[in-house]
Amino acid sequence: MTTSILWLRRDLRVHDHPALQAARGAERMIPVFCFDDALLGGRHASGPRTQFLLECLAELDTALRDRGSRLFVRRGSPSREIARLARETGAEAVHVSADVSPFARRRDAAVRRALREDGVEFVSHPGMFALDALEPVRTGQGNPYTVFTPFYKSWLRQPRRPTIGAPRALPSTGRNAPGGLVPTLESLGLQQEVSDPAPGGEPAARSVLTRFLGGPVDDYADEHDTLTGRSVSRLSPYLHLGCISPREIEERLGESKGAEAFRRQVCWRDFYAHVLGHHPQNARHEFQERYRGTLTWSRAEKSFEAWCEGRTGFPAVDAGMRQLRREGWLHNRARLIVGSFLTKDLGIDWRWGERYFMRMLIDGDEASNNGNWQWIASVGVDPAPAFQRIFNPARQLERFDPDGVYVREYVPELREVPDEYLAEPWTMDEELQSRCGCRIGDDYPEPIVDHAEARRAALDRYRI
DNA sequence: TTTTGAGTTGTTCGA
DNA sequence: GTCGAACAACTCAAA
Repeated sequence: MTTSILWLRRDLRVHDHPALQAARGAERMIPVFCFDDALLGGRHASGPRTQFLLECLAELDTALRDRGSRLFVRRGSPSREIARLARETGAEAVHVSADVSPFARRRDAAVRRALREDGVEFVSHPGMFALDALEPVRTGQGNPYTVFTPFYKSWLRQPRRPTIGAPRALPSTGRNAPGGLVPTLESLGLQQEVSDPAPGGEPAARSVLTRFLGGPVDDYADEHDTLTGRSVSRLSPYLHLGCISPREIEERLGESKGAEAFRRQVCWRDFYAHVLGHHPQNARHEFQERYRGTLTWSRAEKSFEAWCEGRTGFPAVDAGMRQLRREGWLHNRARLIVGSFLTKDLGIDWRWGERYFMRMLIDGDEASNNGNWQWIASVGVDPAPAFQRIFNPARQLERFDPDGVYVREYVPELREVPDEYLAEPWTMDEELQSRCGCRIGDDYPEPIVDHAEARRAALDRYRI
């Protein structure tokens, strides 16, 4: 009797799953998810994301039961729990989808060591990325990439593994195999902090993809920056936990103009995983050496709170931050607007924003989040002068929410404000403010900074 | 993947 | 009908 363990982490699906495909070659297979205390209580702990995870696990359990298996749940340190499960079940091998983040690699190295002592094999498989390629993608000089466009060109040319369908049946888990139930959020000591999150799970992921491919993708090339998000995919939370395989997305995308533009965004996810995988110190430090310890960051707690709570007085920023608190998700363009505002207008450390995003975002991914924050703070890879990444919040709204639909959705105080004042409501005269029920400083905050002044100050800070 | 300011040209409107 | 101020629309270079 052969027994395998399928240790699931961020690959919570049954379609296109190379590790599952390998593990199901055994006569018995134990699919297990381990709640890692280091993740539940660490600096990246998140109620919204964990709630989403619990839904994904429940859906995965259903999919496994439909195929004659079930999900096992453990809690504790993986190097102890996975090794213990291997002993309890007499497994010869543990199969995983390889992750490249610094945390994941440390964790997996520890588990591999613990298993080796018991003679259990630890087998890594692709599946997390469109191109699972920490090593194969290299510049002509043999170095990892630090600029997106050449990475993208090389990435497009690399061969891809074929996708795998969902198995119809899975090996039994054995009669007496041990394992707990999916816990509740409360029992994990966390709280759901967003009111209107996307539903978790592989079936939801597949229907979100189908909806996107059935229409929005056609406008993606021209419309993906529109803040209302009509033509974006909203797949990021599902990609983060692997409810859908990036390879399958790629394959189903096809070749249209919208598909090309979207494929480019899928590549950003691989790119930032590549970057963090090769530069684990980016998790805490600026990639650009000249900005390491040389930029003086503001520690204005009050301003930071105003930013978190969406009361900066800038509608573009406040709409974004309120969407984040409502949905645990934010349009990419909005992430850039609020990120530029925090780091450039308020001069607050990008790490504060990074941490807050990781707490609130359902799709919070260490590599992508870190990469994007370093990008907007002008301290990361893919460099561009700082002045190219200072966004004017009013100008951004005029371009990407011209009819004010986005702002009015998330900042109801501004609903009656006429379009032409929506980006800068403080320019309304007193009479107009009263007439549209939005007195500045009373119904809606005064702007907490002067953008033109803040911009000049930011340019000075970066001139080193 | 941006913003701002200067310079130019064109339009409107009242004297 | 003419003139000039004021302003809008646009291009371009620099940060």
